[in-house]
Amino acid sequence: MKIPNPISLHLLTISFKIHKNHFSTAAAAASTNTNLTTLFNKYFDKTDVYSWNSLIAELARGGDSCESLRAFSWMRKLDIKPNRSTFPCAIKSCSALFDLNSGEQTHQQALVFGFESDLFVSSALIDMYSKCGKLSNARVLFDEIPQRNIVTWTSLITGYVKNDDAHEALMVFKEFLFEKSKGNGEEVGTSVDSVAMVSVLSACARVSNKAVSEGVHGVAIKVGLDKVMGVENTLLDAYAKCGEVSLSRKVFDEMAEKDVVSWNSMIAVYAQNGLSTDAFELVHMMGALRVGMCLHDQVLKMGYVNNVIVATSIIDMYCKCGQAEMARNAFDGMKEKNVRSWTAMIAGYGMHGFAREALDVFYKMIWAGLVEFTRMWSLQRFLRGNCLN
DNA sequence: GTAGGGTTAG
Repeated sequence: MKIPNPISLHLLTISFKIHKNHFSTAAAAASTNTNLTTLFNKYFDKTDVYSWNSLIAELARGGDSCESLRAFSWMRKLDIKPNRSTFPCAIKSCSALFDLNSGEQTHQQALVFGFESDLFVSSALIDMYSKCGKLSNARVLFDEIPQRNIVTWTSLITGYVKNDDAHEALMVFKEFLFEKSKGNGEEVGTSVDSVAMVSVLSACARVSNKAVSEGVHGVAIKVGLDKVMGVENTLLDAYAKCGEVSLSRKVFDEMAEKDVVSWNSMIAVYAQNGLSTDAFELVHMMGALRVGMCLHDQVLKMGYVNNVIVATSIIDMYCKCGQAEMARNAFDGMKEKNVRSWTAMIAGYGMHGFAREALDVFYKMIWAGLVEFTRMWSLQRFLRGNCLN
């Protein structure tokens, strides 16, 4: 029996992923993909291009680029005609392997089947050539595209950064902004997005010029991407590479959410600038957060989360560990709040420069009729002193 | 139906 596609293949891969979680060794992971291919053989219609696309894509996503390319050539041997969705994944596997030979061959095939002008295909090709060190080929392809989108621009910008020419990367971004300002109205797919922003900021980090970094930061604010975690992480690094450690810390403190990249970056900034005390302080805070999260977990399991005092302590803990977002989630989840809970949340926001959010909670607190006048005035003073200047 | 680009440290 052959399973219809592609939902079943997705179900199959999901079950593999669950299965895969039971193993931790590389060998087990490798055999999982081999099984994927084996089961594909057994259950899927090998005359159907969609089956092949799904297989090639799943293998590429799972990081098995070699298998993905083997699937592509196997498909070609069976004389299955590829479509526009076949190429991006196959090309992506070539760039992941830095395999210029296969990349050129796949490019050739894309030309034969007339998909070279497809934006998905050309983005993947630009990326492949620049990852294989053939930036001039990437540039030629880019210049030939009549209507570019943000992904093609980003592919080229990243290409220059990866080939140690951050200046040219910034020039391309400037060109992008210029092209964008020329066009009347919004073209589809040409707005700068967070991936583009990250790429450009990584170029800023390399040229290490404060004014340039601030300029790009300004663009991020203008388009409303400055509060995206990935953007903040890269911005933090860019300021650090300009020697602006305190600006890095400001970005770090004002992050509502921090991931392992944020923590590692900030600690590394301190370490590399000889500020070991600050570095240790952050390591300590990171450890405290870890313990705090474990305790939060226990509190949830034991059902103590509905206790106002416990829940308020959790909010306070998250705020002091720089996790405003987690604090807010805990705060919003509280069944009942007392003045102390509100105060903890407001103070937490105030501490990290979230003036707007702090005031918002403050007004809601007044609205809820929970405020005592003595606290109200002290809070106002607190807010003025901490974040309204 | 399936598809493309990104960040830290070592």
